Amino acid sequence: MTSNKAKITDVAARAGVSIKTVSRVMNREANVRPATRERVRQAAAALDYKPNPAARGLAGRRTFAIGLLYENPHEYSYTQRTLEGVFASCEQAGYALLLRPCKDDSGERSRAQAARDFVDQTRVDGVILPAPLSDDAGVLAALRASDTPTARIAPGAPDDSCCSVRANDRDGARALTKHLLALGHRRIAFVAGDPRHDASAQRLAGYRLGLQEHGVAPDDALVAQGMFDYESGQRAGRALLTSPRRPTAIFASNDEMAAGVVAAAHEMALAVPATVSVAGFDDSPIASRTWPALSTARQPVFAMAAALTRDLIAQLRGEVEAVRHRVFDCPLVLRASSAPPAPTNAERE
Amino acid sequence: MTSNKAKITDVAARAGVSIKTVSRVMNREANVRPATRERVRQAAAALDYKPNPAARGLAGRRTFAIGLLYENPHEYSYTQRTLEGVFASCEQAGYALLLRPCKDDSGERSRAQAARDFVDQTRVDGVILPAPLSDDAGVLAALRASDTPTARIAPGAPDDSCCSVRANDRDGARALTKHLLALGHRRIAFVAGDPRHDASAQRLAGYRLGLQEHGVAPDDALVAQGMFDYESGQRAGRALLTSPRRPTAIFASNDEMAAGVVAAAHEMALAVPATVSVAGFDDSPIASRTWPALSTARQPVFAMAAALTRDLIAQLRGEVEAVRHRVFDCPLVLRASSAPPAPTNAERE
DNA sequence: TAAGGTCTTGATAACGCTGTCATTTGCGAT
DNA sequence: ATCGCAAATGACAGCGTTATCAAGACCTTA
Repeated sequence: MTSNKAKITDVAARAGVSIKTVSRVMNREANVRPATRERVRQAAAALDYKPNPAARGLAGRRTFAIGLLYENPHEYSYTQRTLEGVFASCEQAGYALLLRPCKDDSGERSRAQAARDFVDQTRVDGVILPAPLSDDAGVLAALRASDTPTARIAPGAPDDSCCSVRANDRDGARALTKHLLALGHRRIAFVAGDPRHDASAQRLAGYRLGLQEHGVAPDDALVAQGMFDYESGQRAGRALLTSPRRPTAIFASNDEMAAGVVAAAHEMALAVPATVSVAGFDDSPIASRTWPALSTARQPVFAMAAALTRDLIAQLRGEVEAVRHRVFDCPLVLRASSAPPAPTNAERE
Repeated sequence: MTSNKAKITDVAARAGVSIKTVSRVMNREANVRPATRERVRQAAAALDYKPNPAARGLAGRRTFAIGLLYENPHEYSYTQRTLEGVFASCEQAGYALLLRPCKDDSGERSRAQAARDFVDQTRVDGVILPAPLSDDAGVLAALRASDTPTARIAPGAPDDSCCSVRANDRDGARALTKHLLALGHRRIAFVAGDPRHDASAQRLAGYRLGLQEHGVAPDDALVAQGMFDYESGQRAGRALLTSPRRPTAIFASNDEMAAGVVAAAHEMALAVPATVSVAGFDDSPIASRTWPALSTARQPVFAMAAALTRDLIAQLRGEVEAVRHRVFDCPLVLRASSAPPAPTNAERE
């Protein structure tokens, strides 16, 4: 096993060129004769040369690292899948991935401080901001102040300072609502999510739009407020299911809350979907682990994160003209938790 | 907002000392007069000075970063909680956290290559290896070859080359088994986990020990093989629940599989816990999201990861005499999925 | 008071790479 | 052949720290 300590001078010597030429080859710069390039490549391979990132960073004033700053999520898989998407693009581009979890119980001031500390200490070349950090004014200001290119996941108000990506939450929610309507449901309740997430508003809008397009009058008594977590879903489920005019279907705006609704139904011995249909959103792992499994809309988290990271890196490399804002569709995934409503007494007679 | 570009020379000038003294203060070295130290501190604070990690790394031959190399897990929350524990200790010690997910479908050869690439490219000062990577011979060899201090989570055979941490899986499983025995169960099935994880063997051993200490004869027909994931748990559950002499309790060796067992019971319209009790292990989020919620043993993942990382950093700093091997207990968390068995026909008569 | 430490401090050379800019080379046109 | 221009290459100065080692400050002790 060769002691992997080869440095650029070794490669240069072996290839019979200057270190600058080796640098050019390693950085894929233009204006190197193909024959030279190949010779350098082989020398580097033979010596198992890997550029020292600290030296590169110091000389080139960048780190080839991008940072992911995130808040404690209500659902672990979301962060994890985001992280995998980000990593996939980082790996492909030769960037390292630095992590910075950030307590959600801290105030906006402290989140901004965390962002500032993170970029100051690590000097990452760019930062990825999942929701709800992607709409955190303090964090955005801190990153702008430190001149760190930023990319936002699911921001409420995309602007041309950062590229962004988001799911088409509104259309996904509309489609899911229409699915329930098509099954015959009319009293469809909705559990809204954490208002700090723009997706919450979008999904609610989609639900309302779906009802409206089907000519069903909205009923505010059927809209409960949740926080995207299981417990809030369970509470909302209990409330909705004990209300005088019980809904025949409950659309919770993410799967965690939908799982809570399912639990609430179980508590009250109401059969899902026979007595009440339930739907979620995201297609996170829990959607296929509840009993019955949840009908939901799939949010392509990995693909979104990977695309956004590609865009950010392209921007870092100066390969882009303008920032991109991508939107991803959320296809329905229909499982066992939704079915036609039970016939009403009137219908049975 | 000061342009945060202060460098060590600026601080030195402001404090009226040499850059070397500033360096000493920033690195908490000894032999600096308190008054000088304080003067430097204030100058640094006034200028909002943050050392450039690239320069530190280049000059000092270390990165102040530790890496977390992990395989795609069967359960997202485990990785996430590990990561939070690792980060907590990193933050406290001023280390950065670098991530490297590693496809589990790749062979051992490619995992070793991934480990090698990771340390070569990032030059992290140390690496944390969760199971099952902590027992991957190729990965361990690659890290040893590159002379990177390593810390292992739940290794099968801890040795004195790496510090390690693990849960007391055997005792946790034994306690859970005894809980089921105490409820009156005698036909208790077990769903084993991924054999690549040492924890699988430990938990199985704990189950057997619990039975033995209670004078219950082991029955291999009651032990099913799973892989720690939901689907394998569901399959094992179906098999066990359709067997001629159905168990009255099923102890799945992690919560994911236990959730699968619960789903299998639901499929077959067997009530949990009335007809069959179910228990899991880990106390991961899914344990409180199944219906009914799972009795389980809590694995203190965050604390384990945080402690291990502290140990690793202490080792990097040369503050330790010998590597530490910590063991954490797994206290029982009893929920609704376990209850006394239904009286048998014989008993009823 | 001087000798002999020990504790503090600083001057300067790395660390391994990239940026700048000058120089050399290659090659088609004359 | 020669010129001219673009492409290819190299020399060298940093980048902002830490390490080394020497020098200065200060304190004990005889």
